Amino acid sequence: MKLTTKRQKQAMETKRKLVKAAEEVFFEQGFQKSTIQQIIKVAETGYGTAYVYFKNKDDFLVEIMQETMEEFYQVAALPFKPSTQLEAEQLIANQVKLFLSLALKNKELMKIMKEAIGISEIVQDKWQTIRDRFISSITNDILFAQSQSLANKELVPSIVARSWFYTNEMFMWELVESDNPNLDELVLHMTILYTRGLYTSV
Amino acid sequence: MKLTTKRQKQAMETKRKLVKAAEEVFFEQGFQKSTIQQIIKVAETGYGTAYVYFKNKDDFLVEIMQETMEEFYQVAALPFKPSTQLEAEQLIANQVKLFLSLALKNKELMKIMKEAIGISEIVQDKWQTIRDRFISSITNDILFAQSQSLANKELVPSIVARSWFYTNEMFMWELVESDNPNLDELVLHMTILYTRGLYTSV
DNA sequence: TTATGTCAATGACATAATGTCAACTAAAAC
DNA sequence: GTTTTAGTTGACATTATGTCATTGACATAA
Repeated sequence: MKLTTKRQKQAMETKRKLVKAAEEVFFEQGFQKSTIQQIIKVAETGYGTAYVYFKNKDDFLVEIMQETMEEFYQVAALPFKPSTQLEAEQLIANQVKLFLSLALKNKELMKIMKEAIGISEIVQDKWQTIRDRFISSITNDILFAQSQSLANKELVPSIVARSWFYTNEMFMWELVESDNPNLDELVLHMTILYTRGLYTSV
Repeated sequence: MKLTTKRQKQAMETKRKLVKAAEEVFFEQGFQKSTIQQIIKVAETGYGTAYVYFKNKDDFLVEIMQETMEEFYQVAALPFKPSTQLEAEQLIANQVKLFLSLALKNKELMKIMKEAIGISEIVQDKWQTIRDRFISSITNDILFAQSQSLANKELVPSIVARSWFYTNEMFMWELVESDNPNLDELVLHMTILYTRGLYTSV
């Protein structure tokens, strides 16, 4: 039961053309400067057509973000069951690297997202959802580490989780703007700081 | 030699009225939704007058930001010469608290700034300047702590400094949106995490 | 095969905001 | 008292958005 009549096929094709065009225009000009006019010109459709498939400019970006968001969710959901401090550090380093690598893989999109987060309510909400997923997952990891007496039990997990994610997020934004990032050095520093702190004796 | 003729006085007064009006409108509606039309209506001036004193909407905000930025610079420039680890932690906790308190004191403005950073190039640059000042100051603090063998010498100061400031910044943005922030709990957690890490034995 | 209904596609239009500028007015200079 | 200057002004050109009545190609049923 494929519900793809010729009509629906054409409609899907039109939408696809619009998404691709939006991507092109956004990546070329940035989110703010892009206009619906430019998008429909590249997509070779009429002006009103854009509004048939998308509520507004934000809506285009949300569509474009969708699949990359899924990938982020997967990284957030990574298992974390270390039995030693060393193992914990390795798992953490691994997850950071995956997170940052994923962002770097989608460099162009991340740049646009960063810009759009400040402009569009919807995009901001979408990013907040990603944040929440990571923070909730990290909170659980900390609770586990505390239960195993690996982590300092006096610290409130949700605060620590936010702190840790915020560091990740900010370095991530820094990376996507950077030209030749030294990923490994960064991952190492973040992990050491997070687990052992700056003032711990060497 | 006061160069305040009646004319110049009136001009200054007009500009002052516009700034105050912009503040009112921004705080009421947010940056994005505010228009020049609304500002000049509150200020009771003509439309063109706004453009005599300000290049555009961003320019209004930059003017409003100015004095608060000075306050941030002062916090960034705070001296840091601890001789023990305990003293270092106290100085750090103190500076964090000052930073966060300053932001909370200017809650409304910070909210507007957060919004505008994503929208306006100029405002973004202004905030980056504040960032750079803090990061450079923190870098020096870390270098000092390392020279005194208080801090782990294997870590690259500029990376640590960025990590530390980013944590501060993100919690700050969180705080200005929060209703009843538990500042002391936050400061304590941040300081412990920064200096001793999560996995350090209790 | 033809007639009828439906829906994707369209662009003109109403609306709203921006930044510019020639004209105006009141103060300063002469 | 007249001229010059500087601050003020709103109309205008421009640019973008989102809506909607209209169109015509395709689906459906007789």
